[in-house]
Amino acid sequence: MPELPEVETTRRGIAPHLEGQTVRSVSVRNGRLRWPVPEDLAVQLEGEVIRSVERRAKYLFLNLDSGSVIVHLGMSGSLRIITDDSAALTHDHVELVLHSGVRLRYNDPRRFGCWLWAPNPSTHPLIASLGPEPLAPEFNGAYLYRRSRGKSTAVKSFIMDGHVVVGVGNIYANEALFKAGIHSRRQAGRVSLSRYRRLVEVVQETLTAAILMGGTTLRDFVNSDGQPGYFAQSLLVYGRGGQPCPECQATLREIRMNQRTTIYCTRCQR
DNA sequence: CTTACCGCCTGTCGGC
DNA sequence: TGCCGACAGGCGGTAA
Repeated sequence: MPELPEVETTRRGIAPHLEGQTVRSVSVRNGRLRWPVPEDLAVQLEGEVIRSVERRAKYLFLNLDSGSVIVHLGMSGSLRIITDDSAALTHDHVELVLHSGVRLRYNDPRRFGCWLWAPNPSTHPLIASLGPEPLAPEFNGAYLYRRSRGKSTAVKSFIMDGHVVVGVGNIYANEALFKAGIHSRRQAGRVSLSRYRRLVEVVQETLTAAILMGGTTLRDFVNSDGQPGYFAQSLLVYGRGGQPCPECQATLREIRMNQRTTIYCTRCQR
């Protein structure tokens, strides 16, 4: 389940192999992703130079002169750099071949991801209305406080809403709310400014630490036959329902909220 | 407008 | 051992 740190680590891993390179060919082995891969993707890309690889939220942009490829890894997607003649694996759905001989392979068993083409990605409907980046200065306590006034939805759903802030998936939402001592079911509009300040702090700490950890596994992006970008992370509460709280030893509760597994400590989180 | 739920997918796991 | 249903989840789409 690539969260934002995994996507950023992927970007850092693949960018040096792609930037400045000309696309020789594109092959789509299975175009039935979340949305169909555009029929003319190969036509758009062939002969063009990849100028840069950017990330916005959990989307990656391969920027060319005439537009950008928008890639999302969905639930189970991964990108890897191929420098030898190794054969494609099951679920290797899309492949870019560069003039340098290097290949970029996209593998996605569940096909929740996407490969789209946009002349200008920042105005694409998927991108245009996204909230701020979680590590950007405009994501701060005052911002969350202002955006949440009058909201009756649970604070956990609120911070997982990509129109509020991007990159906070289910795992990090659980972890951050635990660290901030905020009950996941509390109404977003009933969280104080100071507690939102604390929440932003722990979200940023957690994401930054995860990105730093990812940096040590960049070599895995070349000729890896495993799943690159998935890091052992020390999770305090996620996946630990029924176990003792790491802070107070009370039993961690596990519930479903908006179809998502939610874990919290009834004593530490209010 | 806001909020909650659906469904796209396949690999994994528990129960029988 | 093998089958089968439940579950996992990002996130756009849609219903209420």
